Amino acid sequence: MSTRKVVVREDVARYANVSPAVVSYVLNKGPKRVRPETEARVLEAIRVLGYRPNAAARALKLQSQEIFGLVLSTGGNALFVELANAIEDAANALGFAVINTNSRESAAREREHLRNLVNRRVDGIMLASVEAQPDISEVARAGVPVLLLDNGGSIESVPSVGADLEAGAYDAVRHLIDHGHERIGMISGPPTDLSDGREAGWSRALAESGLPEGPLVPATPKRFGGYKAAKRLLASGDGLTALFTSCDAQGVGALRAVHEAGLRIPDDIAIVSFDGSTEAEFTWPGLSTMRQPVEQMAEDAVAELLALRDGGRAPTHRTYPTTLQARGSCGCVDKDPLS
Amino acid sequence: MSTRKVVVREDVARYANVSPAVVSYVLNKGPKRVRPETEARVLEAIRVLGYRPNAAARALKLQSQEIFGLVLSTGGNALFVELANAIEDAANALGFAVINTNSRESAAREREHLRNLVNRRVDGIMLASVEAQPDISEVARAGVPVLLLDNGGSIESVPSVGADLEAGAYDAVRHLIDHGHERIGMISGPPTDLSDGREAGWSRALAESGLPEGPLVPATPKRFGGYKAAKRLLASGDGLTALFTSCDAQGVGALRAVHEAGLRIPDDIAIVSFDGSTEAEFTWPGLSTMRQPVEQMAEDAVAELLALRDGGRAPTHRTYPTTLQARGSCGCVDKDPLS
DNA sequence: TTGAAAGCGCTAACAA
DNA sequence: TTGTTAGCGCTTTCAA
Repeated sequence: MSTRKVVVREDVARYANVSPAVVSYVLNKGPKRVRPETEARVLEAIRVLGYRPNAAARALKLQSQEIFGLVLSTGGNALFVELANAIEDAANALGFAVINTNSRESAAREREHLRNLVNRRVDGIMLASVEAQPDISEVARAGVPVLLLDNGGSIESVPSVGADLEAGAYDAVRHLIDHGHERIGMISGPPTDLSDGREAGWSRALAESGLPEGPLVPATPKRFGGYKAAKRLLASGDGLTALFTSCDAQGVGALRAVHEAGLRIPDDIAIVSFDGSTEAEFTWPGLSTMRQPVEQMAEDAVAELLALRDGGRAPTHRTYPTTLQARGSCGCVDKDPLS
Repeated sequence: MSTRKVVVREDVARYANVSPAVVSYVLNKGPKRVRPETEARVLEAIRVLGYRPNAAARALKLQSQEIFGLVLSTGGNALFVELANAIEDAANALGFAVINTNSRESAAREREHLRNLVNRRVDGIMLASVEAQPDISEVARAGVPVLLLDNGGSIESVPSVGADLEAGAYDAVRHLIDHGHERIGMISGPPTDLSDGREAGWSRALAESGLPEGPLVPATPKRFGGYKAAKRLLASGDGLTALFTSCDAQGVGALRAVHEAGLRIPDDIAIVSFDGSTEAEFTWPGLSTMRQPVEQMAEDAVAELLALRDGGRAPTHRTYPTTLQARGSCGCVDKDPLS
């Protein structure tokens, strides 16, 4: 039964009594026009025979797989999950598929994935790198467009799409200050991430209000990272009353740590995090967070990659404002989840 | 600069002073042996020229893209995220890439994704369907192997990989009974999911202990679904003291609903859910859950698909036991998160 | 051990 | 409007 021959374009042509070229013209709506009757015959043949054009052949001819590669640094991160979903949708809408890969914090794995995707001649790669200054020279040499995700334009010549980290962090910390907090700690990204604007924003908000810089603890952008960091912060007995975390995953971990310590949120410790993922909506209390416009970022990323592939247009760095999603963890009213 | 010609096999052959065939022999380690000196020359040429074999050409020739397709029904589900990650790893280990797609509860979208993947001639499709009885006739007709994920072998002729839902649910509910609960409600999957063993397991555990069937509320397998369902359950004032939810996402939603109602967990309402995703580890209190062996399932799924493609071996239905991950939400000791 | 060459199935330039 | 055909870059059979 597996010997049943697969239908190819020529079978359709024969059945419809036309040349193979005409089948292509119909399928691709060009580049030549086809008489309506002929087209109908071809379509009928395609239907009857159950013909499906072979994507590999098409890819070989067109030098385009109509596939994007996505390389994410971290597995359990809710924002990345949502970003990945949004990217899939945006790509699918344009007829592109997305190959997902996950580096799980390993630079070696990241390189491996990049190599693989380049070999597959994907039409573009979106990279949320493990490193602050990812080495994409090989990818660039192969002529595959790359776009950096969630990275403040760390490489001039490489386009990027990311939230305005500095401004977002500033707004988050200001909000905590407005709630009356004076001793605000921060759980930041991994130490490699030197250029992270979130630290700068936190720091600026504090300085502007004449407040001392609270303790700063770097951690992996995962629930467990936030959990451990918060535990350490709480144990240090620093008189901390509020915490800003660099992502929702860390925020969730911090929430847990505070609960475990028997402290009340937001009364004893208030928390604001960064990302605006759905996960933050269902914690207890709801996790206040700076929402990144994920869908917009995904759409723009896909469009940018396409533009880069087609015309040699200059790479752009896009920065998106975040908006405060105030919930219970900062001391605002905890509205019910809506989604 | 984008006119720089891409290096193809023939360039390598010319540089190494061999025929293109030899380059292939070296690259594929066969089917012919190559003299070591020649091989060294070829390898050197590949290195110098930065040659990368074109995957599309290879796919066309071999009739294999070395890509699997993954079609997931729901976006925000933590288990699916972990399953997807595990599948990527298992596939990558074999040199395969994975194209991820998400149906977001829509059967139409699911069909669309299946069509696309078939057109791309992927080597196999893993499907967590929106429907209880997915229509995969088209995919089967095209000769693309399919495997059902998280679905109790609903179609005889299609291989599947999934947890033992009935036994898992039974164990979960028994555990609640052992904690002394007598009125145990359930939040189940969507109503389409008639064959779901979790309901049966819940029901059997109750019956065996001579307990009445508590209320049963169907919901989407998402946080919001669990949230709404739990709210309804709580509002019904049914004397409920415990809740079993069909997935962690629902469990997280239920947790939130109970907190909002001002009830204590586990004292007023105890909860056990199903999946064992990392998300359940960081809630407050920790969400007790039946852990599915995701990595094992992923590995087996990939292996099965490969076996199906290569030899015409009979499809197998694999069922995996779940293990209770006891935490605070059921009334057990809430150990600290470890991961 | 190496090489020549026949396709894999498709797109699109060119011819009719 | 339709047909003919030359590749796209690779694998592998068959011949040397």
